[in-house]
Amino acid sequence: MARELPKVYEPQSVESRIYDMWESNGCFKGHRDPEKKPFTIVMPPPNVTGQLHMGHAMDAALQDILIRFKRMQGYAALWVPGTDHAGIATQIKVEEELRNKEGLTRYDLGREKFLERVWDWKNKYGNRIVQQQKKLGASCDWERQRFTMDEGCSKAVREVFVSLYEKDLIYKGSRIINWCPNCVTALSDAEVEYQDKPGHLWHMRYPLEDQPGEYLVVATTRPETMLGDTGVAVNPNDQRYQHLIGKNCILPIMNRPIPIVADDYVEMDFGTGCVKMTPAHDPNDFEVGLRHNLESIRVLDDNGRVNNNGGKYEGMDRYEARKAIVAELDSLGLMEKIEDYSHNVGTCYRCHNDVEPIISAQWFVRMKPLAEEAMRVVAEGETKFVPERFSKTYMNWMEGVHDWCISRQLWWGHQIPVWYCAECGHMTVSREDPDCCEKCGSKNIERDPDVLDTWFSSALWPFSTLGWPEKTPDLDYFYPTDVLVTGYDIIFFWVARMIFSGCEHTKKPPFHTVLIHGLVRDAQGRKMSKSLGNGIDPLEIIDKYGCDALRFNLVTGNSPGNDMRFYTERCEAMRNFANKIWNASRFLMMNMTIEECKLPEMLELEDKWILSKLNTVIREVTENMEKYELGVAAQKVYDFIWDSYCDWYIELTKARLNGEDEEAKIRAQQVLCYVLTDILKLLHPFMPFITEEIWQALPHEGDYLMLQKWPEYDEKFSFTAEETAMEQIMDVIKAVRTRRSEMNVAPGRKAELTLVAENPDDFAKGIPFFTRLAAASQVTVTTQAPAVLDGLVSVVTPAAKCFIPLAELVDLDKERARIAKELEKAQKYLSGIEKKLSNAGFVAKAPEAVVARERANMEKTAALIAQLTESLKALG
RNA sequence: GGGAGCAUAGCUCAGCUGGUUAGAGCACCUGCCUUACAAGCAGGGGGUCACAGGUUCGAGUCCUGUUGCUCCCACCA
Repeated sequence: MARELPKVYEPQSVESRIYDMWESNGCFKGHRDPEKKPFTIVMPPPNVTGQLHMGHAMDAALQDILIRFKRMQGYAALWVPGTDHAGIATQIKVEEELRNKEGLTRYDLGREKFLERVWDWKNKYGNRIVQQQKKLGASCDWERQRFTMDEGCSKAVREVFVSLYEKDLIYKGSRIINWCPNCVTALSDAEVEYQDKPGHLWHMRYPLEDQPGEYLVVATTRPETMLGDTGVAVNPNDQRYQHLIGKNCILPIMNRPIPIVADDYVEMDFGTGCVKMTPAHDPNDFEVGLRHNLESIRVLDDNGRVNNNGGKYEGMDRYEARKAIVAELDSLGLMEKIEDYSHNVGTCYRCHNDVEPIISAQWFVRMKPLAEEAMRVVAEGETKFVPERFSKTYMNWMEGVHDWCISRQLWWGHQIPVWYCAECGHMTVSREDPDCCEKCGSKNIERDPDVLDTWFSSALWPFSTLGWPEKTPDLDYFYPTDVLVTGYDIIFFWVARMIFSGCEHTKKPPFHTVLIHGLVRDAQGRKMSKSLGNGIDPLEIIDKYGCDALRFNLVTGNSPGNDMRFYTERCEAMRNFANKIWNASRFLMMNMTIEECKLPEMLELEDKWILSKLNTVIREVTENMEKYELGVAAQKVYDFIWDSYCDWYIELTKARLNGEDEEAKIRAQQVLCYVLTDILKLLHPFMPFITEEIWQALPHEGDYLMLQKWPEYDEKFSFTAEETAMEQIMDVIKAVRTRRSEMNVAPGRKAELTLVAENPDDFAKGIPFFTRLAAASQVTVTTQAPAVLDGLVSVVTPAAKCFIPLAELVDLDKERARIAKELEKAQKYLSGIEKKLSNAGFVAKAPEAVVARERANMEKTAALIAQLTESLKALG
């Protein structure tokens, strides 16, 4: 006997209880099972700084849907959760707190003490995000929770660094890198965000050395870097400057001679055709400088201030220096003109300050050799992107990728495992902390103070979390993982790096599928952000509408890879859907006298109809899920539940449930219960909580819905003929309802229904339904139209014509117009079909089924037209 | 400069490999508290699927071009 559900659906009271039940009974655990195939997902680790946002919610929802689906399909499902130390982001937060609360900087505390603070922070907030993930219903194996700086991950990082170094795929070098003067660290190319900003193009005069009074004019967007100029470049083919090539000009303010060189890099028709060269502060100038042996003079320090190479400007901030230098040049009569000019400025992706290209000694990963294999696995389909178009994004990036700058001048992160010898200068690169220089044996060694880019450890996540570099049974069984789910915004940061890292270190791509989703935007289509204050907190939505509604909202109504707008109203709609299922279940439970949900031997027409529809939905939904079309799958489940099951099937069973026949009553319950059980299974990945709660209240075998077997298509439930027959009956019900509604018949006013059809047997089974759903007081099914039509209103469907004695409610003119309109529509449709069928090409080339369907439609429509014509005639 | 995406009902969006008279949610109109559900039921209005060509028996769906928006990548000072 079923337990009763509370009258009102309260997601809050259901959700935490259900989650605890699952967790305390080990439902989330990923076991190695030799009988099963593994299915593994590794979660994109959220930052420990983090507060859960909508993006996480979507990510988690998609992953959880997949993992629950696969678990039910009988895979050994494992979802490994964890958090990322998020180097810069976390360090900034902790420094901020330190400054605000204690007025201290990290230097005041010192490295060791500061790191203790960061660990405190991590312990405090790392757990918060886990709790929030749980509120989303994430069925991760929490016992396997990992952190990118835990022992295992650290070991993996060491191993990777050292082995790459040994293979000459990691090197240290002085290069132009992106430097954030605010975060005081180097950044990788991927960490620079370019923004179009309004600026100026300053045209500055550089006097020629040998020709007093003569000068050339250079155009620049960054006048302050002129302090470090070591040359001026012109295009070798530029006739205007031929005579100057090889000569010198005098750098104003600094008053030093700098050479005029010819280089193809310079475009003749931009600016003046003369470009000042600052090799230490511009990547292009750096390249030109290499070609022409120009000196590199760094004029900005790590904080973005002019250094001691900047003469009297030493100590001045870069933007103040800009103003001052422009003013000085102007006063010297050397500022030719200033134009407005909008250009792309690189900014730090964390703090959004302008990035400064500077020459600096940093560690790099040599990308070309690694990129090759990473491109091959995608090109050959060993790793697929869904949607497919993102593989192009990935390939384009990989093709043009530069070496990856991995060292960061931070304290929070994996410290680089390199020790410098003070005696001989040798670098000891080691898996274990050495106590002396491996070359000269000196104890006077000092470790590289820098740490690695956060993404260096994130890149190893799929295998470091499974035990690599050890050869663990887990690694053996669960690796390579299956699907990676993430937003398109971190394809370069993370996905690309995981792929080449997996290929290089495990010789296998880390997953076969990358499921890419878009961003969750606000209702106006803007990115949700803290600074705009337009973020919507998923936890608030959960509080109000429930996690099930939130999840359903996030996966329906958009297609993979596309951004979606978040509408609270849609959550409400989804909550209403949950409520609908709740009440449908409650209805069944109120009527339930049976102990188990087994199908009866004898099935009524409507039973076969719903079972056949269910069967189709099972097939389609499974197919959609397997193709990662989760939104489409969810929509189909939604439609089936609301339309087929609730609006039709439940209403159809009421005739039996309220009738006298006890056995019929039981059979109705059985089918209701059977179908509901399958519905709950189909819906479970999307709405895990409410489905589990209802399932627990129904008669069931096994302990948890989440561990039940996913329904499968079964040919024996394909009742095509019954589906058609039932739908003919439903057509009559709909037609009568529409007619009555149009005539404003009071709902309480029942009326006799005479139904005329060629095959009355087809409709005999519909009699109880006409009574109940089409407001018929009495039903006659016959082959003969009534002899006297006076006082009768006709209602027409392709298979039947009905008469209702409500003529006094009819406005004859309106009635004629209505029928005429309907007739016109039908005739238009019919002529369309006729045209198709008279087309020899169509009949010859279209699939048989399509032609057959058109033929059937033609007959149906012709019948309808006959009926309508007759009705029109009867009206005179 | 290169690459990608989007344009379908008043709004936000589905529509998978081309095949019923193009759908959903919200909004709107009408009538209903019908003992599962007013967080609901029944009925209804509303779209020449951006534009122009093409392929095809057949195009919202494929191809080409045009227009208008997005986004990503890229070293033009």
